[in-house]
Amino acid sequence: MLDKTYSPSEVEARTYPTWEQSGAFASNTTSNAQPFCVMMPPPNVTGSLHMGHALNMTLQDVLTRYYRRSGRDALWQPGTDHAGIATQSVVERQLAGEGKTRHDLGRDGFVARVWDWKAESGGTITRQLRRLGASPDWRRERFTMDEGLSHAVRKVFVQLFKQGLIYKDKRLVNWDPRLHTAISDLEVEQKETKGHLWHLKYPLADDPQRFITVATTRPETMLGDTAVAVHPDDDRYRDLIGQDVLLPLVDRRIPIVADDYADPEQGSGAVKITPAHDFNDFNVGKRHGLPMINVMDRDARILATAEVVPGGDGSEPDSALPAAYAGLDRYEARKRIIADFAAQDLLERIDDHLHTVPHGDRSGTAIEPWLTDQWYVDAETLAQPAIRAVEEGRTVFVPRTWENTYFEWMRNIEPWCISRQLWWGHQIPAWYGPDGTVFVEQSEEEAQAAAKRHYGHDAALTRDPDVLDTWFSSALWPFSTLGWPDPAPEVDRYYPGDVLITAHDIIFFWVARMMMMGLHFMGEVPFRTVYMHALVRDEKGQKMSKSKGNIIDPLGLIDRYGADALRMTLTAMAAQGRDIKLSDQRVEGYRNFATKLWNAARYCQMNDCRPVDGFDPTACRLTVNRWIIGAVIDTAAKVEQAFAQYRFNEAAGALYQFTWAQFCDWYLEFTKPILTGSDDAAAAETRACTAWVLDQILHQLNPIMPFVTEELWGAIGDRQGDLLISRPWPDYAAVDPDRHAGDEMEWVVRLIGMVRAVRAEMNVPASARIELLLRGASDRTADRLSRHHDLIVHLARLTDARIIDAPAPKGSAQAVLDDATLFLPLAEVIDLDQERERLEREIGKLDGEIAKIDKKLANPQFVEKAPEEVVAEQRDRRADYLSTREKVAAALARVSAG
RNA sequence: GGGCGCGUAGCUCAGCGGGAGAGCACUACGUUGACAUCGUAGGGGUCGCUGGUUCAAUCCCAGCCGCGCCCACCA
Repeated sequence: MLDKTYSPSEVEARTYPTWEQSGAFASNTTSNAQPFCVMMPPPNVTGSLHMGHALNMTLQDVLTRYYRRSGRDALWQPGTDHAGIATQSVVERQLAGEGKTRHDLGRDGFVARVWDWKAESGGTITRQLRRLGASPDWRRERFTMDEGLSHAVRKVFVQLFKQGLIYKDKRLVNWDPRLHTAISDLEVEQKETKGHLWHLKYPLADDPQRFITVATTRPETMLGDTAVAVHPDDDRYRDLIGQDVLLPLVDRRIPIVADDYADPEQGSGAVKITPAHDFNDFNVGKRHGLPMINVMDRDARILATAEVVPGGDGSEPDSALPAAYAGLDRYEARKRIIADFAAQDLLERIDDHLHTVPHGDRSGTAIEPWLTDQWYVDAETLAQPAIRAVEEGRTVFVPRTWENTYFEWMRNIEPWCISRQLWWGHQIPAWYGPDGTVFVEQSEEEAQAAAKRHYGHDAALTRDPDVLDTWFSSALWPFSTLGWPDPAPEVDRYYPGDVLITAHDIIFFWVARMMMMGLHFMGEVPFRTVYMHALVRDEKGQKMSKSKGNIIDPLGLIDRYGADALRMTLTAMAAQGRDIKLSDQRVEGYRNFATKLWNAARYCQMNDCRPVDGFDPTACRLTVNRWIIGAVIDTAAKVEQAFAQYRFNEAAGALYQFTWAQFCDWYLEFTKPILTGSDDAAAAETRACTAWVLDQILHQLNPIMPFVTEELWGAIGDRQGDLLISRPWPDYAAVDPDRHAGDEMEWVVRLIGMVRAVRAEMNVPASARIELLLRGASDRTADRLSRHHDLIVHLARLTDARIIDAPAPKGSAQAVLDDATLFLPLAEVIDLDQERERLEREIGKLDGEIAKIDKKLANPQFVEKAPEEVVAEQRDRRADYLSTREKVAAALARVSAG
C-alpha cells in the first residue's frame, strides 16, 4: 500500500540510478529508429545549477523523454564547457587567497592547478542535473577540453587560417585591464555612468593666442592625441583646417583635419583624435594616415614611453611622455592632467555628463580600447551561409520573432576577436620562427616541418601563448561531440540535430556561431529548430543575481518540493514570448498537484483498481467510462500537439486540468457508487477503466514528472521489471471518443453543480439530505436521470432524484437546466425573499445575454454577411436562453404566488 | 537612434476575430473512508488609452501612454 503522502527525496534518490543503470538514457547508433538529437548547452564545468539551467534542462529532458518513448532513437548529448575566463578567475581568486598569482606557479603549474579544480568541483553540475531528473546519454558526456574536442578545435583553426578566414591583426580591442586579456564585443557591457565633459583649450601652434576647444570625457587620453578633427562644412573652423595645434603638456604638433565624424552639434564641434584609445578615432586615424600613440600599459597605467605606430606618411612622433604621469593609473592621471590644464588656464569649463562606459562583463572593470595584436575570425564571410540558412527556413526559430534578432546581428557582424591572454583554454596552434614568420599547424611537429620547408633548415619555434575564446570551441559542439573530425557513425546519424533549446541571451554568443561553423565544416545547419525559452526572473521580475541576493536555488526547491514539482512548474510556465517570474508559491502549487496525483493512485489501489492486461477501452459500456476514455484521448491529442509546437505550458496545462478537474474531481467521484454498488459487471468494468485511465495519466505526465509517475506506475500494477521511462508512448488510434457520453456526463456535471450551488446559497447544511424533483423533463433528460441516478443522489447529497408531473410542493428552491425545472423542497429552511432575489438575479443575467444577441441579430449586416453557422449559432443560443428565462420566470411567479 | 516584447480578476499569467479563463490570494461552508499539500460554493474584469479595418475587435492595423529587454551611439 502506498504511503499517505509522496516522499520525493526518497523516491528520486532510488529511482534515478535505476533508470541510468537500465540503459534507458542510451542512444543507439545501430538502431533502425529515426534519430532525435538534442545538443545540451554545456554548462560551465565548475559551475552549479541555477534556475536558468533548471528551465533549460527541464524542457530538453521533457522533449527527449517524450520522443524517446515515441519510438525515436533519442540522443541528448551532454557535456560541460571549460569556460575560460570564468574558471581561470575562480582559480586565480583561490590563489590570491594564498597570496599568490598565476605567475608564481607558471603556465604549466597553473593549468595543472585548474585541472585539479576541475577534478574537484567538475562533477557538481552533472550531479545536480541528475537530481533534476535529466536523462541525457551520460555515456557520451564530453568536455570542451577533451582530447577529441581539442583536436576538432585545432583542425578548425588551422583550416580557417589556411582558407584566410582566420588572421592576425593589430587593431584596437576591448582590453580588460584587470583580467589582462582582450575580450570580444559581446563580452562588453555598456553601463550608464555619471561623468564629466571637460572642455580643453588647445593653442594653435603658429598663433598661440588662438585656441581651439575640444570636449572630452577621457582627458587622460590626450597624451595620445594625434589630431583635432572638425567637420568640413563647419564655418567656425574652416580657416583652421590644415593648421596645427600644439598639444598641451606634451608639446606635440598635431594637425587639424576635416572629417565628417566631427559633429558640429556635439561639444564645441571640434574633437580630439586619439587613434590608439578610441574606436571612432581609430577609424579617423586610418582615414587620415595619422600615427597612433598608445599611452597605456596593460594595467591601463600611463607609460613613460609611448608605443608609437608611424602615420601613413611615415611621420613618427616622439615617444617620450611627460614623466609626471608615468605609472599613474588612468583615473589618477585624469585628475593630474585636468589640474595641469587648469593651472595653465587651458581648462575652459567642466560639464556634468551622463554617458555610457564600456565594462568587461566578467571583471566589471571599465574596458580600455587598446592597440594589440590579436587573432580574428572573418565572421562576415562565415555569416553569409548562416543568414541564408535561416532565410530559407532550413533552421527555424521558435518563436519566429527571434530570427529578426539573429538577422540584425549577422548582417552587421564585426570581425570576431578569438584570442585571449589567458592560460586556461585551447592554446592557439600557431608557432613563430626566429624572424616572426608564423606557422599554423595542428601540432608542433607539423609546425616544425613547415618551418623546415620554409627556412630550408630546422628552426627554433615559439608557440603563441594565447588561448581561444571559449565560444570558439562551443561553436563546434554540435559536431565535435559526435566525434568529428574522426570518422564516426554518430556524425552521419545525429547531425544535424533536431532542436536546440536555449535562452535568447546567447543567440549571438553561441547559436549564431554554431550556425556559422556547422555550415562551414559540415555543409549543413547544426539543428532544424531553435527553441528560445524565456529567462527566469524572481517574483518581482528582477533578473536573479548574486549581488541582488534574489537568487532562487533550484536545488533548494527540489529539496523542499521535489524535482517533479519544480519541473512541472517550469514546464507550465514556459509560455512562449514572456519571461518567467518564479516564486516558491508556484512550486508549492505544483507540489500539491503531485500529492493529488499520488492520492488518486492511492485511492485506486485501495479500491482494487488494478490494470487489466489487454484492457480494451472500446469495449467499455458504461457512459461514465466511455466519457473519461474520450477525455483521455482528447488530452493526449492536446499534449502531443503541444509538444510538436513547443508549447510546453499547454501540455502541462492540459494534463493538470485533466488529472485534477476531470479525473479526480468528477470521474473518481462518479464511480464511487458503482464500485460499492450491486452491479458486479459494472464495478469490474469501472475498476479496470479507472486503472487504465490512471495508467494513461502516468504515461502522459511521465516526460514532465518522471519520478512520481515512475513510482506510481510501478506500485499500481505488476510491471514485471519494466520501467515506465522505457515504455512506448500510448497510441489511441484505435479508440474513438464517444461524444454522446461526453455530452451526457457534462449534463450530469451541470445538474450536480446547480444543486450544490442552490444548496450553498440557501445555506442548506451539507449533512441535510433533501430530495430533487425534475419537472418538464424530456425523455432524454429522464433517461439521463435514471442512468445516473445513484451518482447524482450521492454527489448532490440527496435522498432521491425523480421526475414529477404534478406541481412541486410549495417552498421549493428552483433552478432550470435545459428542458427541466429543478425543485428542491426546502419548506423548513427556505427564505422566500432570498429565493426570489436569487431567481431575479438569474433572470437579469439571462436578459443581459439575450439583449446582446438580439442586438446582433437585429443588425441586417450581421445576418447578411456573417457565416451562416455563426448566425444559426446565435439564434440557437438565443432560443436556449429564452427558454431558460421563461422557466426561471415561471419559477419566480410560483415563489411570489406562494 | 534602431529593434523586439509586454500592459487581461488583488497578484502571476494563459487565451488572441463571433459566448471573458486558470493558478494563487480572498469570503462562506465543510473531515461524506484517496487527498486539509483537501473538498464545495462564491465575490471580483468598460481585456492600457484613442482612432481605424470588419456585419462583428480583448484578439487585426495605426497612433499615443506606461513598462521591460537587446543592439548601436553619445567628443
